[in-house]
Amino acid sequence: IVKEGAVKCVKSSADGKECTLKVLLPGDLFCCEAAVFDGAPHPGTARPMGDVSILRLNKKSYFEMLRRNPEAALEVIKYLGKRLSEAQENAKLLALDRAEQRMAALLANLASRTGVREPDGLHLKVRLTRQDLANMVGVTVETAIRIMSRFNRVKLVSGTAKRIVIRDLSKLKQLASSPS
Amino acid sequence: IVKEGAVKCVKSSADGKECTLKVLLPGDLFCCEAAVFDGAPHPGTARPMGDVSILRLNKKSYFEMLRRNPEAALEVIKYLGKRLSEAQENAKLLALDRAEQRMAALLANLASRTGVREPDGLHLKVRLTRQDLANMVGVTVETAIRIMSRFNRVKLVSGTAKRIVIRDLSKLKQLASSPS
DNA sequence: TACCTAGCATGATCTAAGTCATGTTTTAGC
DNA sequence: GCTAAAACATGACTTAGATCATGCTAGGTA
Repeated sequence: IVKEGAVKCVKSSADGKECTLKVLLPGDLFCCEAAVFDGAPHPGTARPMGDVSILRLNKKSYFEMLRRNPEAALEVIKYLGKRLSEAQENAKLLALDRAEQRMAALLANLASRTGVREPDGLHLKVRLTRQDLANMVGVTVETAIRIMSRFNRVKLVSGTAKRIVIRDLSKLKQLASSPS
Repeated sequence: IVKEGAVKCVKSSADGKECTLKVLLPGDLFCCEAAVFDGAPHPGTARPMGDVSILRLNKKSYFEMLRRNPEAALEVIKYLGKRLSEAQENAKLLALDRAEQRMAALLANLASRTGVREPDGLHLKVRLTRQDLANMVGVTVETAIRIMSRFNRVKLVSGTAKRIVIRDLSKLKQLASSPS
């Protein structure tokens, strides 16, 4: 379980490229699915983003706890269900939408999860380089940069890495779901 | 729960295009995640492929059963974990691999799940048109057709829709994971 | 302060896959 | 067996995004 900070779940392909599946924030269950792989290596990597503190629980006591505590098990089931449907939504975006829409959707999502309201817009409380964004929407750095430049030009978003500011969330959401 | 036949989970975007997230086979839990959405409409559609029979369980008794039966809850957790990691693998493929590799991976996967050994190769026991394949790998029908034509030419796969035959599974798997 | 590296930016090609168009082959219903 | 509709096939052209190349800018540190 993530306690403080943020962790990203990363997968990489044979030729070195990698993609980020999800950014886990405080409260998120960490690879709860890992427990499934009996001994087998986990098919992905978790990478801390800055300083992080986590709560650990070994597999045995995790299962033990779930067995003993049906309510907790139910919570985990609900959580996993939500995660699954997020993952599927993500796959749908990758399959059907174009880069710009995916980026808009990502930013909107991040804004709602980690955004802090400030005079000039929602500030994302995670450090995200263009490379990170690129990995999350499945494009190259260059395209991520280009898209962000466009968004910046039309005053949707501003700032880089450490200080990304969402300036027009509603327009961003609209862009994300427009047939274009 | 799917009892007989096959069901596909489909999502569609604003502009009418759709993608197939997963084909559920006998034994698969049907939208177990649906239960999470308290009243909200399920964000996808399940479409039967041919004749299907399913076992139903309403939400209340489903939860009741899980509460009463921690072992079952654990099984569901494991199942969901597996589904989640499949979905993530799928997203990775969409983000990083090209159409041909994704198609190879899909065919290999289908072969291992529904393939029946016969003299000329593994026969898929599901009817899958090129359009269906296209929806699963996130490409247009035309590209799916072109890829399948190539695969057919090099004797990896043959047949259409009703009778798709995997003729060289190992080469297919290799193709799926080659940096190319 | 000056340097140095990581991150950002932008232009010029190139290419995988999409789009459009048209024709052939299967499949299913009568 | 005949016909209509669905599925398959293939070519010509377009395009989103990748790739390559080069330069700028900001933040850390010596």
